[in-house]
Amino acid sequence: MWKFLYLEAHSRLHMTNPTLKKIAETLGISVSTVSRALKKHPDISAATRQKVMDLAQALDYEPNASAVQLRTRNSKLFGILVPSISNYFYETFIAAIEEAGRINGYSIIILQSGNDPEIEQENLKLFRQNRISGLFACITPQTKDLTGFDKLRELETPVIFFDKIPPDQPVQAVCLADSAAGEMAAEAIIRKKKKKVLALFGDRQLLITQKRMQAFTQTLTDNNKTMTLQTAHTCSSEEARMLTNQVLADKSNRPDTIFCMSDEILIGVMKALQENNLKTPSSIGVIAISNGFIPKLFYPEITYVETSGKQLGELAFARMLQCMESTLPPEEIILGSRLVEGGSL
Amino acid sequence: MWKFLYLEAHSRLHMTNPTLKKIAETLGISVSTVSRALKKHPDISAATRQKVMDLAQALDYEPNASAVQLRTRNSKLFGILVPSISNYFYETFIAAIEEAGRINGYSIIILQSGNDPEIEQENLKLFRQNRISGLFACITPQTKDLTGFDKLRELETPVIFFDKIPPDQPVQAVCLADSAAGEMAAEAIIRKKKKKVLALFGDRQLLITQKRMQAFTQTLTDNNKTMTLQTAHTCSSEEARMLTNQVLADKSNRPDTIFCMSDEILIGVMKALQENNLKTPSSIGVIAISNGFIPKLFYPEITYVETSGKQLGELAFARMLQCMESTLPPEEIILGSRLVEGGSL
DNA sequence: CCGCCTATCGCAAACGTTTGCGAAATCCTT
DNA sequence: AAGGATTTCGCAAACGTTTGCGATAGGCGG
Repeated sequence: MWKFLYLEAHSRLHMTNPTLKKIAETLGISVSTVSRALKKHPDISAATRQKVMDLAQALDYEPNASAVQLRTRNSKLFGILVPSISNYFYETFIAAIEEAGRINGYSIIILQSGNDPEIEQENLKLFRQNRISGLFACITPQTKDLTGFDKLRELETPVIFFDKIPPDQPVQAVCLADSAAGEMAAEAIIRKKKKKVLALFGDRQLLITQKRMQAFTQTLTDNNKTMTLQTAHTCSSEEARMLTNQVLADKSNRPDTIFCMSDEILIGVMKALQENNLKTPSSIGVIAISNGFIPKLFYPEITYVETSGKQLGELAFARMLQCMESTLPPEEIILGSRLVEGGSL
Repeated sequence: MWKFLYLEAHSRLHMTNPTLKKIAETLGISVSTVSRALKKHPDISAATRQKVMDLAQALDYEPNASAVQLRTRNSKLFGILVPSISNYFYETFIAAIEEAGRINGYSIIILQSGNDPEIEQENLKLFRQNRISGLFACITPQTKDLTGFDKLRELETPVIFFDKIPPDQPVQAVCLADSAAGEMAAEAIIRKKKKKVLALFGDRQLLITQKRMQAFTQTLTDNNKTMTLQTAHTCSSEEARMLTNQVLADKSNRPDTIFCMSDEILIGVMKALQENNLKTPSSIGVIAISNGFIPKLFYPEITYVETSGKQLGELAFARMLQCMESTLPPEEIILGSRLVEGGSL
């Protein structure tokens, strides 16, 4: 009797959280029938299905994702691993994945490594514990140890690398057409018949820098003999600003064009130009490789070769779906880029 | 005998995914002992604990989050609901939550509404299904129906609103000192003894606009009788740019200062200034309310009243932890702001 | 040697869902 | 009307973990 009372109180207390069992009990049918009714299994008659769905509706029933996940071994969860969320490129990538995911019934868990390989490992652990169905990963430049990713693959979880991909190992990856982008920028400069180019690149350790630089300088020097090219590496906006100022100081020998490999560099360069009261394109030409946000902040807008995080996200998501329905051989898919004329060159 | 063989094969097949049961079987002990050993329960002897932990390590055992969640009713998951991820303010907010969350053992699920109340409802449903432990929410301007949030609260899931908060209802919320920020901007302008101010505000429907505008205009008109103030509303960068251009067209009657309520407006204004070849602060003064990213893109950097997404995120997270350990009465916590001198005023 | 206490461990239920299989009831066929 | 086919549903196991409680063993003092 006491137990009965307790159970009554208990179930009343948790009536806030309806389950299949509660629905089954109040309707006097079995749990399995309720489950089947809710997913329109043909075994269930229209009458009972209606009764079940009505009550479920009234009770605000929501299936417990953990229970479903535990039973079906499908978490309907994607993971995204990035160095940082606060970055216009990653943002747009993430936004694209989130949207495509939601449409396909997936939620996404986002973790940021802060470019720290140790935190990266921690994050991978969390992903494994949550049994994510797939991972989109952008590794840190220092990442050497890929065991964390391998463990995921042992759980048959597809991993798709993007932007920065691990060297010396065949993996599923989507990335930007770095070489083609460098080439396109160089070609645009050639078309404008520029004579004296300052080209600024990022960390020379990164593969992305090497590719863009190689293609850019190659294209420029191949097609034009009379052009002078000066290159430099900077690792931050501030560094790019100072370096540009330094170059501009020699007024008798100023470049007529500046090429910026990334948004970060572009920001520094533009500050330096404003500082020296130089206007584009009349006083000096500017062209960048960018996602498109920063270039549109200036007047005239900066001409840039587009590297779209949104498109890359869409591509990655499509690839993920493919990988989930059949195991594909490692492949590196490259997203093409295009020139967006802004008026600064 | 057949069953025995089948079980053998079966367990070998899934050896990739170690569980408590597998560890228990190979060690010849019970599941509960393994479970307790792994969490250093005092009931378990040091010897067995060591054996268990060694094997778990060797097998790369990772507890199944769904199972834990199902049993403990604690998902260790936070939800974040924002209109869009691609926004410098939300980004920094999210980044702060993610970091604090990771440190405290929480993962975060991010969903974006795209300012669509319908998608917002969908997202809330996903959050409920995943039984998140808490939600950080920034509602859409059109959100009238709060039942989705109420359902969460019925599940005893704390909801903390930020930035945009639902009107006419007491809720847990953290938000920026909108009035104070407007006031500070006005005071800065007064100190500089400006005479003719153009003030641009956003969508007048939004509470945030009303508060900032009220405080700004109030402060300005109260403290200075000789000043002329012109206000306008714009809903996009492009609109702000065109409007500024329009005002600047009358060269004989140009304002000496422009106040921008948001980053979006600031972007448009700065483009217009560049278009008209006006420099700050010599030709015209500019001051904004901003998160700090955009103002630092220009030279000289724009003077702004800071509204830090990072700090707001940290505040929200702290509040969340409080709400989880004891139910607190609805309260709206306000984060102070400060003036960052850039040199544009 | 007996009883009690402590250290160490196992049993079993529970969390909420899915699903193969069998059972009952109803239907149709000849 | 008898038999089989079909419709409609319930039983029970399973997913992997946590935890209250009981069980066993050895320890101790008396």
